[in-house]
Amino acid sequence: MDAFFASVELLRYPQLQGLPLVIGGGRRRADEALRHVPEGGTLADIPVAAFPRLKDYVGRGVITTATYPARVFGVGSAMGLMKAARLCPQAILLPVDFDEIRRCSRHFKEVIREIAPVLEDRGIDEVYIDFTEVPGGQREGGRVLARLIQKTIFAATGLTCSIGVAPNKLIAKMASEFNKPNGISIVYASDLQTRIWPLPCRKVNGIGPKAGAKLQAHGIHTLGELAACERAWLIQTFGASTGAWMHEVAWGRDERPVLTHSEPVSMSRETTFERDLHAVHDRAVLGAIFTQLCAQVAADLQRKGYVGRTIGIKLRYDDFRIATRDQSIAQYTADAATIRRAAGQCLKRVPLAQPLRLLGVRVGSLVKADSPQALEPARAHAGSRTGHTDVLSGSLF
DNA sequence: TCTGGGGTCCTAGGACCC
DNA sequence: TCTGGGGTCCTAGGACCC
Repeated sequence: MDAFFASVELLRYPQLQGLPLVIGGGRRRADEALRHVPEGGTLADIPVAAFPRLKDYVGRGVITTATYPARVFGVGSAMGLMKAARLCPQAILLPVDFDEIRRCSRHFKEVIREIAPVLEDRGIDEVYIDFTEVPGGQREGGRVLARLIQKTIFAATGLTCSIGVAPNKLIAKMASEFNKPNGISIVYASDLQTRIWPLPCRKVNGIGPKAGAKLQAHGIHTLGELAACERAWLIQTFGASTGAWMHEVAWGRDERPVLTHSEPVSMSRETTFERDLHAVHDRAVLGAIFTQLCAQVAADLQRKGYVGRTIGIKLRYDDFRIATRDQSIAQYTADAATIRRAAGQCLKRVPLAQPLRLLGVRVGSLVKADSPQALEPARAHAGSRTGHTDVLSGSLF
């Protein structure tokens, strides 16, 4: 989906079309002005001047989506809002409306499934579709079906998307970015050398900042240069698994099927505090947040019908270092108090002398709540705990 | 006054079991 | 006066993605 979060807001506020618009932010949402709907009017009648501006934002949020008129100023996804405010203070800032986003996400996926049922969910705004068995799916290399999907989604939701059609998921993902927004791109296996090899290695889904930098350091910038590397050298340099995989993707090879179903592995809740908190000085407020996170995860599990038995915590310190601890318990659970107790044990095993920026709670090893395993006691690991125990932590939580 | 939240997968060492 | 080998589970950290 094209600039999904921003596009969803533009449906409600068409008066913002063409203006720099940024979606993002944390708890402190400067959206009070949006109550200024004129007498007898709608959301579309709110004057542009009433909308909150980036320069008025106070907090630690990041940008989720920026529209093109905002990107011109150099602001983009994942940028801190404070930095973005210096680049484009007059940009309009709207918070993420998760309920509305989820509704639109379900809607566009349903529209696609009615046309092409073999669909893999890749998050809120992205899917893989297998055209192979869809009637007409091969016409013009898939362009006819892609156009039909685009038009049907737009008619149903008013939203645009970009589609890449290719022999496999690896190439299709790259192709989908060739012609944004509202574009279609068809890439054949025979186009590998002309259309894929000139691309930077970072365009591959799975080659991130670290692998990209390491490739660069070896003078490998494009996929063509990667394809020219000896498989044995790649394995020697990046390890057996990653090295072999890099060789495959550089040659455009990918056999992964489109998966229509998957089970969740873990569920978590985490929060970044408005200011850094200290385990001793801010003990009460930290404890309340901790309890609330456990309650939220428990509610998520119960709502979705899952139980888990690996309970974990995550801390982010003021210097951005991350620490995690987890513990597997004997009984599967979705109970807030049980989660809280196990997570509290985890907290006693992690250093707490340094100010904290973030706290998270996670439940893993999930099974369906109504499955036979959910009732059976599993083996809880009772091995020796040689981990670090901070002198401060014992009585805190 | 930089840097969210919710995920998946991989690696690697140690415990433990047969 | 020597100490195997294979398999699974548990835990911590890290890379990466949307």
